[in-house]
Amino acid sequence: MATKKLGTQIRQEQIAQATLDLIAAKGLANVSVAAVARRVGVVPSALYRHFAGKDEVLDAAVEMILNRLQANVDAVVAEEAPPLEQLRRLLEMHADMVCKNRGIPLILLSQDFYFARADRRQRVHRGMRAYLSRVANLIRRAQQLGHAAPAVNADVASVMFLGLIQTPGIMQHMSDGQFDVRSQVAQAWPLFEGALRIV
Amino acid sequence: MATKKLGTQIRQEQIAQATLDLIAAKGLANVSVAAVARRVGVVPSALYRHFAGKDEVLDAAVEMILNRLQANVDAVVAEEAPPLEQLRRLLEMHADMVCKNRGIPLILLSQDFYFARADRRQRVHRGMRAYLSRVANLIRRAQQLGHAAPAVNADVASVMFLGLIQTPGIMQHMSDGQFDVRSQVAQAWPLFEGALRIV
DNA sequence: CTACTATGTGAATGCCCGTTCACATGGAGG
DNA sequence: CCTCCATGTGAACGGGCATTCACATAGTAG
Repeated sequence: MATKKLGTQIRQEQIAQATLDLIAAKGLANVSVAAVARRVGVVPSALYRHFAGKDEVLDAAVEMILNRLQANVDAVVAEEAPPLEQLRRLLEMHADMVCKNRGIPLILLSQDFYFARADRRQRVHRGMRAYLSRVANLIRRAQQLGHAAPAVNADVASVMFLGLIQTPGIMQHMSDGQFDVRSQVAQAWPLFEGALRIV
Repeated sequence: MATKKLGTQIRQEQIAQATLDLIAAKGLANVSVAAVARRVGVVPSALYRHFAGKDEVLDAAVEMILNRLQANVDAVVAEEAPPLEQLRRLLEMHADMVCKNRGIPLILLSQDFYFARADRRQRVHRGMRAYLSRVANLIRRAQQLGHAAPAVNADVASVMFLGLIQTPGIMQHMSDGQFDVRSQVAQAWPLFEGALRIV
């Protein structure tokens, strides 16, 4: 009725953000086109002026998350610090992200999301592999500097590193916010650092 | 038509297992009552002879998983071995479970599953906490025997331990089975053991 | 053999959802 | 002020889903 008319680009961003918010609040499976439209302040059919369908809306939301993750990793790597310190910062930043926007682990781990279309899974998989690869490189640099044992397999350690934040993120959701992600991560880091020093 | 009649208890087990299989194959959101019934070899409405509704079917599938996890811990604890060796065995068994039935991480991590009903989330949360608690106890015993550093927080380490298997499970699914869970876990264990020895 | 109960069947129901379409309207450019 | 196109609207459709129900049948106890 009294709805303002806005350009497609603005609407697309609004819709993607509304989708993210709804996923965080209700879970991916409980997000309907109607709910997204309502949150944007528009009628359901209006969404189809800006997206071909629901799939494209979800893709846009995922892309938004991946971009933010990428930006965060870039920021950490740009800092001037020893590699292990950069890793610690990375862990810290991810813990903050998980605490602030719970929708992020929700959609990235929501496996149902990937069954519908394989290319979507591959897209996220490539994103994770890129992330793991950069972590592994940081570990290798630490090894070159003598901060980590050469015997450690950097790729294996990088997956382990990811587990440092992923599992607490899951615990947080399961406990309905009771689990203290930041505390867990802060205490787990020295253990991980110790693991890298084994001979 | 030519369907044999079986007792409710047998059917309930069949239905729960079929649900697990389907979740592994198609994802939780894509599992319908009709699909479960078809896999059991029965007509959809027949399910309602043995379960009140779809929710109860899903609950039964989750219960089956939680029971298996507990059984794993029971089996490992029953063995005569040092606590750290028991932990290693537990990790190995868990990895086997994840490899054999990919539906396990899928349903446990499928967050949408929990949004519908809070009691369901609490049930799984209690199950995970029980699991983590027993892991932490094994770590404490290792500390008493001098196999692990007393400074290590056993609860923090137990979450870390869970991450050793959880993240590889996710990677396995994302990579469509490419990721080698057993290899990752086998190589990550010595690192984790090293982490427990830090001072 | 009979009768009863638990189990299985197929059709029907109602709901929610994604999507489409004919129509309305706002707002920018002439 | 007028025109036109992008954007917004409301109603409708079609499909899939969980669930129900009247009826059929297998196994079993007496």
